[in-house]
Amino acid sequence: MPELPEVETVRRVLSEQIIGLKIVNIEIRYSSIVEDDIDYFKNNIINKEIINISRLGKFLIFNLDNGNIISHLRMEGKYFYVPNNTLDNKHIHVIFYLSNGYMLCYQDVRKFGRMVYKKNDALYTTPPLINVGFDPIISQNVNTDDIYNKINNKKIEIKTTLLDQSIIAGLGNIYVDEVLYACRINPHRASNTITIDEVNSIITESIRIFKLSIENKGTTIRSYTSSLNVIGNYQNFLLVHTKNECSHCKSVLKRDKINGRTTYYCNSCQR
DNA sequence: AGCACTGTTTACAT
DNA sequence: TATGTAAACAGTGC
Repeated sequence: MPELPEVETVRRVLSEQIIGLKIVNIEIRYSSIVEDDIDYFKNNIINKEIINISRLGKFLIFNLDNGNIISHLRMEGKYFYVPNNTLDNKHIHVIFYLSNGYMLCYQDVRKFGRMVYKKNDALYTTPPLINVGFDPIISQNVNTDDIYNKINNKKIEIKTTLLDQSIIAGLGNIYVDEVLYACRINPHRASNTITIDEVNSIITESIRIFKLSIENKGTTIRSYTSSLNVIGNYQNFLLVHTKNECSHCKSVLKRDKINGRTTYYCNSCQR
């Protein structure tokens, strides 16, 4: 489901709800969600306090008092914070019971989401986080040359390259379309034809669009409610994705498959 | 009924 | 190594 702004929205809402609480028990109903040995996962987490919730790219990170849970929601993962025994359905696969009588339920219709436990010293120095590239919201200084070199090294279409989380982190199918539209770059362009000025533009627009979307609590389309029942509002700001007409030149937008993903763009404005 | 589609990532084949 | 395809899974819509 979520891209960077949606994960950030989840992080912010959950931060208000569960920081300071202790995890007193864990129920794992579908073990493939957890990448660790189940006992290892449980033993390292039970009786630990949630001291902070952070994020890198599309990864949500629960910082415990002695380690971390890294959680990726993939397509449909959602968290619900509710009193014990007030919510249940067949798509809830992991339940964290908290010290105040509430539970944090992980619901995932398609079961694509994953969680893994990492000790502090391994958090950013091992997969998956070691492979996460520039986060447009978190990173303070941009190494534009590095990003340019990584993009310029590839011959595949620029949209596919921007979905590669090891270069710029957080872009998914919706926001890639929005960023490329804002930059007037055709998503079919070969990555090695993208200029340094265009890379600068991609970075600038990613930051601007992500910030604006986060202010609006992300995008809610198709998945009735977003995570946590928070309804995002950024779908009202989308300029190309799901649209029929170019807001700039009024021509009919193209809708192609790129890398298997539906891609919206304007063939006259985006070169 | 059957197929296409879905805000993601990765294992595998070439 | 780089790139393209299929698979992980379940639901919705035509």
